Amino acid sequence: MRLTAKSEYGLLAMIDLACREGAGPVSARAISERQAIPAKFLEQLFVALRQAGLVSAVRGARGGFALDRPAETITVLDVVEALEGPLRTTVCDGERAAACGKGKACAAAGVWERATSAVRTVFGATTLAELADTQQEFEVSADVPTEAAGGS
Amino acid sequence: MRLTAKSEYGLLAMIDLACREGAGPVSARAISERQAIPAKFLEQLFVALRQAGLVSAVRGARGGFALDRPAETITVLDVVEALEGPLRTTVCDGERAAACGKGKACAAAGVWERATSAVRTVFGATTLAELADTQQEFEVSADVPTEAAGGS
DNA sequence: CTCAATCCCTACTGATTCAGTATGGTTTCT
DNA sequence: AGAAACCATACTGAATCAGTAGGGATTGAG
Ligand code: FES
Ligand code: FES
Repeated sequence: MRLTAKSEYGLLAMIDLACREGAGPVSARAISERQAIPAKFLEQLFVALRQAGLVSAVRGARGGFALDRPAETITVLDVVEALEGPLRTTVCDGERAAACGKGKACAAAGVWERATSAVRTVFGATTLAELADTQQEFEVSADVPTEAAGGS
Repeated sequence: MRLTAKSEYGLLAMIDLACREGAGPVSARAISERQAIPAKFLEQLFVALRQAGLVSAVRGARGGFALDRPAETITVLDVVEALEGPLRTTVCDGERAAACGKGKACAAAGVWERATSAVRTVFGATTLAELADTQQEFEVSADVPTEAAGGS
């Protein structure tokens, strides 16, 4: 259960896409500039997101990415697991659990599992549609329409 | 919000102590052997646990550690934060949040905060007393009294 | 057709963190 | 005196992370 910059950048990119649902494909370069994400790093994230079936890509000039499903049906959990792999407990798990000799008889393991499960619930209950809404409200109330209106 | 071996080992050690509450001090060596934790690594953890006020130490021969408060009043959150530092969000936080230019107007940040908060709730609601209970039930039902009875 | 834009994919690297070890010191019981 | 135990810091090999590099494949525009 470890969150890295992949999740941060990846979720920002997906929110950006959700804010433009319906319009044509959005290029990685555009997102990279709006969200201040290193361009080549973002490209790698999109490879994973596409392989997970969350976005579809249009290649060639004027190409880009778009959500492959309605934003209401994509959760943060989908995005995070596409980028970081299955959300699993990092302690009392796997080989170490076999090595400690306790097997299933470990009170600590239950705590870690409940914590992971709680995170999974939060992530699974939050959709891109909600986040896009929240983000756009932020940008309307502020004077800095980074997301909705084209800057220069 | 990252959990490392410190938390795993530290919690195991604290559960071990909670199982022997009331008896005299327990040496780090004994815990290290029962829980299969590298001895010198465990010593470091106890330094942190003592500085956090969770355990008290008795120095010298026949010395050891004991819980400094009743097991009912020590939560997993106390243990984890003593060992890993404050449980904080690892994305959209600190310097990076300042650098991204969004400040408070970031929809993603809310998700990470809710996830961290959920973990904090789970950890804060679980006491060592409960875990010691659970662990001792495990050991009674199984034939392997690692925790309660002294092996040889 | 040619070319630029864009996606696609793998490999590499410097920095950081982790897990564990090493070393030596201090305190206290026997 | 000596052993047992806690105290504290420094060091190291391995793994992971964040980001870069380089090239290849596909497509629209002129
Ligand atoms: S599963 Fe091995 S110590 Fe918890
Ligand atoms: S706070 Fe900066 S991107 Fe979320």
